[in-house]
Amino acid sequence: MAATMHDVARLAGVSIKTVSNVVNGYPYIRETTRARVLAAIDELDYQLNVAARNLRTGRTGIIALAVPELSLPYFAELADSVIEAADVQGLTVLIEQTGSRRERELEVLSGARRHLTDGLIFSPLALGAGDEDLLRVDFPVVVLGERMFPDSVDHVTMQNVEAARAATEHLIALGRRRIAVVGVHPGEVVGSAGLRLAGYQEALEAAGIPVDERLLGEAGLWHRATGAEAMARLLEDGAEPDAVFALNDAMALGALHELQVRGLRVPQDVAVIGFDAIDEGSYSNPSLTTVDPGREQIASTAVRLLIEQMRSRPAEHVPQRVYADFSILERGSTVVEAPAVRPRVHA
Amino acid sequence: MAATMHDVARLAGVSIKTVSNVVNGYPYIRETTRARVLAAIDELDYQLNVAARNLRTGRTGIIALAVPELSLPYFAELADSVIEAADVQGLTVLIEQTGSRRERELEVLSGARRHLTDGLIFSPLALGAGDEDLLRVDFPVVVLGERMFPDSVDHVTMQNVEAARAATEHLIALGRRRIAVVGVHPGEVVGSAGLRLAGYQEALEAAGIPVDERLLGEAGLWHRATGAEAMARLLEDGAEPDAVFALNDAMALGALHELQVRGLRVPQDVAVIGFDAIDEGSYSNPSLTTVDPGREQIASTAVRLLIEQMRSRPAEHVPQRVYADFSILERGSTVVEAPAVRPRVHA
DNA sequence: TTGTATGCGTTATCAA
DNA sequence: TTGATAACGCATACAA
Repeated sequence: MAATMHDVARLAGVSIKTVSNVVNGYPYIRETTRARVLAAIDELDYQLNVAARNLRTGRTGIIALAVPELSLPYFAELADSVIEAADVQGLTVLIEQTGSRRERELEVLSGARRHLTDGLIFSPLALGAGDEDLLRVDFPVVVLGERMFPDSVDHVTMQNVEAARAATEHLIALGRRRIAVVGVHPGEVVGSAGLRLAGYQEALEAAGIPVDERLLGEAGLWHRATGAEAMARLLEDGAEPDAVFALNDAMALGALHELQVRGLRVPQDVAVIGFDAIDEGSYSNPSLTTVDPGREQIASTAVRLLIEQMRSRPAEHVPQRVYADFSILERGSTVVEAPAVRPRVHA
Repeated sequence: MAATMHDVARLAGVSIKTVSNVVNGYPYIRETTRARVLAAIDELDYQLNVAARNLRTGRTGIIALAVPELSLPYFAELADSVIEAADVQGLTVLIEQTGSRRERELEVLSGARRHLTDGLIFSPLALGAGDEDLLRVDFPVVVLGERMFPDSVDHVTMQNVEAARAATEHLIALGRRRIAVVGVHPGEVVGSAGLRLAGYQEALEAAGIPVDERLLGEAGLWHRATGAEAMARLLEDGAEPDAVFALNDAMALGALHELQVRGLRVPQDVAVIGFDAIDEGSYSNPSLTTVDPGREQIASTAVRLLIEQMRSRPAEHVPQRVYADFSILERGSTVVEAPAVRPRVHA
């Protein structure tokens, strides 16, 4: 049987309260007492029962992170960053996969695990405009992304419009004029797809290039497969793009694959830029030019804001909105890389 | 304030025990009673306090999954599969990233979160031969992989030797003779690196090809970057490989990248095969031939074994060892793909 | 500086 | 089929 505080107290010849004080780092304890308690803890191999503490304090030391799926590299890398940032603060992360399904996103918010976690970092996809009220929950929440009502809750978000504009401008500066977009969600305004498309349109407009509807490739889910499919459709419909702005890297890599399977050269025939800066893009062939949206900054900021909420009383919490810095990483899918360093090893 | 069972009981005019019975699906309840309780639960928006249940039952409904890092796509996809498999069983997954650090792997086993989780699915990297005793813990554990002492604990593992042998044989069947390995851990016997290398050696031996030490490329961590580096070293040291067996896909993709940067054609000059069947390999250029080690099967089996342990008394539990099925996925990095389906869109 | 006593919300025992 | 009541292990108000 696992030892309890009582056992430790008995062995150390003190009260349970003293053991509790030692365990929780209460400062006013005589050194000799503390030493005796610590010795007893060691002797009994005592471990605090977290469940009991939770029941008593209402805190668990666990925060939830809700993402669409870990199979999407961006979210896997985001989860990695959040776990590390939380670990620094002594928090553990419970990951909820919503599969982008509205029903599961609602479940996360309804707080089925409310008693299990102290707060939630939420990256919604299915919820959107019109769902603002759902976010008025009575536990700490930080939203990643821009879909939700601005004033009621903390947001940490990318500079979607500005970054997308910069990405498009990068392509324009290379002389491209028929720039396709992969991953469009028709009619969407407030989500990542809508905002990034807006940035694209801004850039074209500023350059005096008309928007050609045929260059807008839809893709609901942002996977490699859907990127490849959208690219295939664009090519088969005769859109004749000389560049592609994929709204995330996974789709960009799918598009890159599709282009090359069809014998098109990247970047000579078609330049490709993505969005997210996942590690995978550094090693594709050619490597992928992309927007680095500041993932680590987003993760650490989200954890920080969540902790602030957890510590303050709900009434006195002022919702914040933080934008992460972004940058363009120029790589081989838009700029021709230097030729091979040395001749081929084989004849 | 959140409602408790007491509140529900009072509103429904029953005892708290009856509410508990309803919540837990106890069958012998009069229908009218059950209906009244359910109505009260609905009315009060009651949600079970998991912490209290945990304290009472000692169960949390959470299982831990310890992996090196989610940034490695194989582990991200594995985590995805485990979460889904656990969800089906009503379990939630807490992910621990060990970063392949021995110290953190020990922490996981020492059970700092023992009271928080009902069991552990553990994918060790740093621990290995000689650490068998560490696994004799008093909570349910399922180990993924082969590093540990066979008899004491449940294992779910890939057929590392056989699959690696099949991968190598695939290359040999293509007429390759100078087959490099990327990701070797010198001296290791019992881990994935050692076993897969053994499979490689078996295949060479069976084909009468001598093992050339210069073709064995070391890489401690199995990342894209280390794969690229190992590949670069092999090429620069004049090993002159005509094929590469990377011990996982991430390294294979790094190697693929490195080869192409250096102007080598894949598969014509050098064929490449990986191990893991991560989604990324379907979309690389060329797409990656790889070993599919049965990830989903591994995940669901691990969850099943863990649940069996959780339900049985430790004494009566017979440790099992399950091998997942594997298969070779032939793709463009070893077999020349069909030429472009249609001519280039651009002149 | 340390001890005593109480209750967090649930489940389990036993009786009715 | 249902109810009363005692734990589960800890933190904390209050006392000493």
